[in-house]
Amino acid sequence: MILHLTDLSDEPLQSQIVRQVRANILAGDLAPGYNLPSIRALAREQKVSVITVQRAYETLLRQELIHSRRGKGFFVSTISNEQKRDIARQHLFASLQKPLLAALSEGLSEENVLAVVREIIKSETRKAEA
Amino acid sequence: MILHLTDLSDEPLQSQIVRQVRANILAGDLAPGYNLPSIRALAREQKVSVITVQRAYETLLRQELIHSRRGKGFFVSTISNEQKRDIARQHLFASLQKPLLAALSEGLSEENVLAVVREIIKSETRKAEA
DNA sequence: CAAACTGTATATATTGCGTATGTACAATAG
DNA sequence: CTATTGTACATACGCAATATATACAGTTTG
Repeated sequence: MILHLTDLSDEPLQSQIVRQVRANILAGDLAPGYNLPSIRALAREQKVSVITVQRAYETLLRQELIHSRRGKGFFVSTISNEQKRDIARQHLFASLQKPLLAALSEGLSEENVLAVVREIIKSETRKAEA
Repeated sequence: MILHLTDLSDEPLQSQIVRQVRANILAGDLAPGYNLPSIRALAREQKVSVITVQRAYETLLRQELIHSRRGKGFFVSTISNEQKRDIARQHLFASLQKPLLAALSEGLSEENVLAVVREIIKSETRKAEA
């Protein structure tokens, strides 16, 4: 598992860990049962505090994306591809609700909004191809 | 101008003021030149601190949606409908970039994403009709 | 002019979050 | 037993968001 952490970003380290591990799990890059690095090993490797990693793993635990066994480590939970897609959809739904409501109340039409969404997706998929 | 402020929300008071005034201006409900309530009057009316209102107005000033004249008050800036739509589009673009990138990296397809967007818009326009 | 309103500037206090440190305890692997 | 794992707690520091109070500067109104 490869993580890219930076404190140049305004995004907290914990949040970066959660976001990247989460994406790896939901996209299927980390199979169910995969043994995640221990909080101490990851902290050492990424040069962050043990607590920072622990808080990140706690968040993933609450979301039931991983589970832990005392003395053994953290492991990716067993989730079907359908469940993964539903989780990602619900996550997206929650994160888009306020911005979309704001855009509508600022006078944008449904077509305006969809155009912006398509524009962002196009630019992102171009990046991914490169 | 009608504002609905609540401290039950997790959204800061300043932010609520900015968001609502901003929406009123961009949607055309507040015409250019409109004389906004003074910071003291609005603070009294909404039972919030004068500074809270001042900070909110400062944000709107920085975004050039309003301007001020010492001793006279705050006024809605002169902006064309085209400019308003562009501002709203740019605002939406900025607020959607991270969530959409996250969704794609979590394995959702463009169609998955557009479906979620349409779903939210439909539920919101239904509310607005009621 | 004088009073009552405007916006502006500054200093200060409080709160909460992110982050970090240290210590101790519990379970597993070798 | 020893080393490693996860877990729990108390503590502390920095920083940004938030809020309060006070004083200063320009405009309107009577």
